[in-house]
Amino acid sequence: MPRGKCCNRGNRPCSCEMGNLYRFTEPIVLACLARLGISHGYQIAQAAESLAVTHAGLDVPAVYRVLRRLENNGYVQSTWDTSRSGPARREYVVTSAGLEHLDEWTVVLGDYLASLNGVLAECRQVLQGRLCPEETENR
Amino acid sequence: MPRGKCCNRGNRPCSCEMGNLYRFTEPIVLACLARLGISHGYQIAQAAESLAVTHAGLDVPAVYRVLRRLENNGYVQSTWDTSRSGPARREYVVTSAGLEHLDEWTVVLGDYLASLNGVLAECRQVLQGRLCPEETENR
DNA sequence: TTATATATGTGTAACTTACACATATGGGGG
DNA sequence: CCCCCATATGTGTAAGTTACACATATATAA
Repeated sequence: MPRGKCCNRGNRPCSCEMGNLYRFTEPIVLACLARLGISHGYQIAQAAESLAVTHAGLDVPAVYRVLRRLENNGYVQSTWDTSRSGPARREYVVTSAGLEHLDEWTVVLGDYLASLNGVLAECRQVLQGRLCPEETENR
Repeated sequence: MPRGKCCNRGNRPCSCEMGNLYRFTEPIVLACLARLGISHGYQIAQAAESLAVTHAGLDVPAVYRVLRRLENNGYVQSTWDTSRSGPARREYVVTSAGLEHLDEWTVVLGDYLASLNGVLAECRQVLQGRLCPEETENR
């Protein structure tokens, strides 16, 4: 997905136009933060566990890096919270630009899912014609 | 997804156990070849266009590399076809091990899709609660 | 004192991706 | 004969991603 125009979808958001995207960490973090309202990296990483893909948990360092990048792009804002006991927290909130960015992500994810769904359907269809007959023969 | 055990799903196939996978080129190529019966790289690349993900066509060089790797793993077999006019073709067929591999891929893809679907649903739900009220206000 | 949970990061080897480029066969047009 | 194009098979690689190792600091409990 990196580097450049792999396709031209006009002016609609596309997975190849979303810039440096650490795969799906970005939308997951954005969604979690939007859901939580105000939160910090450690808490987001924990909340995101349930949304992480491929059975692997979210990479915690990746969460911090994504938060930094989101802030550089104006999608979130942060302030230090030193009022509580324990180590200081960097608390984040989503900006309206961040919500728009998340909205673009839903388009990208929707298209991506539709394509992958097609691939999976084709794989299953092929297997049904080629694997099942032999299976029913041998068993 | 590379390098090692990011999770433990017991003995079920998992996206982090599928070895060096050039993302989804492998299942796409395998499925196309299984569908076509006997085919060569160039033809597979063309047939796979309709199944490729993220609106980008399949990378043709990647198809050849994947076919080589599939053959090294015993998932396909090849012979040269010099009988026709034009450049020689390397013709491939899927082995029974290849069909089993494709079957494992459907499990991986199914899980992957389910997880991503959850992410997308969460994104949409969050946006519905946070984006729509403002939108209906302003418009 | 040591261990653990919380909290925020840096560094990087291994791997993936998109694309540039190389090579060769044969057919058609000039 | 030469050039261009479609077919056909590859190699090389810069830029980007991923998983994990490691560093640091605060507070609480054993």
